Amino acid sequence: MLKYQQIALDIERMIETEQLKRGVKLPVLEALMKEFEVSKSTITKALDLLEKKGVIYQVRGSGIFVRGHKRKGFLSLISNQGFKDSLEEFDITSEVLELKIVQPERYVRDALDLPEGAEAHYVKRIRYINGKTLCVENSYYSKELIPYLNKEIVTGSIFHYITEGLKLQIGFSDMYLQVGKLTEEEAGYLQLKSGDPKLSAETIFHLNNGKPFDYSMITYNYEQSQFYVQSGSYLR
Amino acid sequence: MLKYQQIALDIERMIETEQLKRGVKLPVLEALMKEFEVSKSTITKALDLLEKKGVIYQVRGSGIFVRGHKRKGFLSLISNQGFKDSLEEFDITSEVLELKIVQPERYVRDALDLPEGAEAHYVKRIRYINGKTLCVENSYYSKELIPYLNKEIVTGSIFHYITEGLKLQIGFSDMYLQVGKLTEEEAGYLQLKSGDPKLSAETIFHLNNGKPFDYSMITYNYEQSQFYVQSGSYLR
DNA sequence: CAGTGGTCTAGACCACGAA
DNA sequence: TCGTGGTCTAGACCACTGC
Repeated sequence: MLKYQQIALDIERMIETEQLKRGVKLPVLEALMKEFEVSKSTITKALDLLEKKGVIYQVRGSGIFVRGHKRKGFLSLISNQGFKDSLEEFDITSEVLELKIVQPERYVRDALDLPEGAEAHYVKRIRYINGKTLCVENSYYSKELIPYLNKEIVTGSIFHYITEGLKLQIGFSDMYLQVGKLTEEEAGYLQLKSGDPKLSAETIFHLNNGKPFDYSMITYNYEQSQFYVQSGSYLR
Repeated sequence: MLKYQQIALDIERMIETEQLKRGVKLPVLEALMKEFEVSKSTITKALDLLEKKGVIYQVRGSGIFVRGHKRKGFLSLISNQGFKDSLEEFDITSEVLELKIVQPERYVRDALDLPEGAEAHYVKRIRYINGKTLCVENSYYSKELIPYLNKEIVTGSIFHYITEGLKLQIGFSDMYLQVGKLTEEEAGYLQLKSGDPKLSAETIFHLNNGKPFDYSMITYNYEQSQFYVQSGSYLR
């Protein structure tokens, strides 16, 4: 693990274990440099990482402060593939409805950069949060990048398998959100009524090297859909 | 303007004017260093900024590539207070329903870090996108940080006034999303039916120095609610 | 004006990808 | 193996905050 990542982790853990509240000032750069025995830029890089993650904010001429402050019961919309997942706060399980290899249609191939006739794993799952239906998920995984999937893997966390089992690193994602009314079929899966509100999320996940490996369409149960999104300035 | 910001801008403009598509490789670091006559870290910083913004992605040992690729017609959920606003793609106008100074309730004071009895501007607006109702917005602006607002300012872009008029810099925001059913009142404003789907967003905006200045509750018209969210890995 | 964070540099060395 | 991006350092200097 790189120095700046380790330092970021250490500082984050410190904030957590010491229960530091929003607005609490952290030690000054000089002190952190000495404590971790690294140069200024390394500390800065660690702090930038934490700022990007929404853990702290830095104010020039003043100090480094804890941002913290996520409301309980809200899921991070941006799957926090960071250090410890905030999903640990919840009990999430999956029921696999379908798992097969298909030759996906045009719009899926476009998303995954696949040629005509290429194969992909198709996965249909219902996901539960604390025992309640959270969403129905239709996913396609590029067979070229993810050669093998079975029911066991798919029942658990597919992303965990990809990062830990296959040692692939997830890079970035594009997500498209829409609100609408549930169809008869969706309502059935989610134990709601046809015409009830829904949140639809279409997401394309890419590996570290920019290759798209997963195209997912998720329909969320509106009763369980509470999300938060933290964002920072794009000026720095 | 700082060197790395200027370079980031230049590169972004280059990608745009040359219509570079997703996956196109940019010149290597060495070349960029020479072109802009700066050190490696400055180029790196500029590229990190663009990566964070979702414009490019970098692959170690391979190169720097254009990410681009936002679907048309989708609004950025994360108000892109970056360079040119993607809202320019749309025609957004506002109708002010109410503008007054109030002593906000507990939950608003908590969000804005205000003591009991402190004052805030209360603004209620309907916002239109390309002539259609986009959302109803209920906002509170801390009077301490934003001393003055009038109908003209509020009819236009309040954030533009804050950054350009008051020369304040916006730092970060926390947003909480929920899907639900429209109340009678909301449906009236949005020209929809009571019970129709809605997306509710509660957002707290902070200045550069960490002080919260705006608490907004927005109810979106589900027919116009198409959003995208780009995200990157929190590992670096 | 002292304290604190931010920018920028030059250069050494490391890690990953593709051929 | 070589090209390419990433990390890390030491240090000079800059810019903002708050007393």
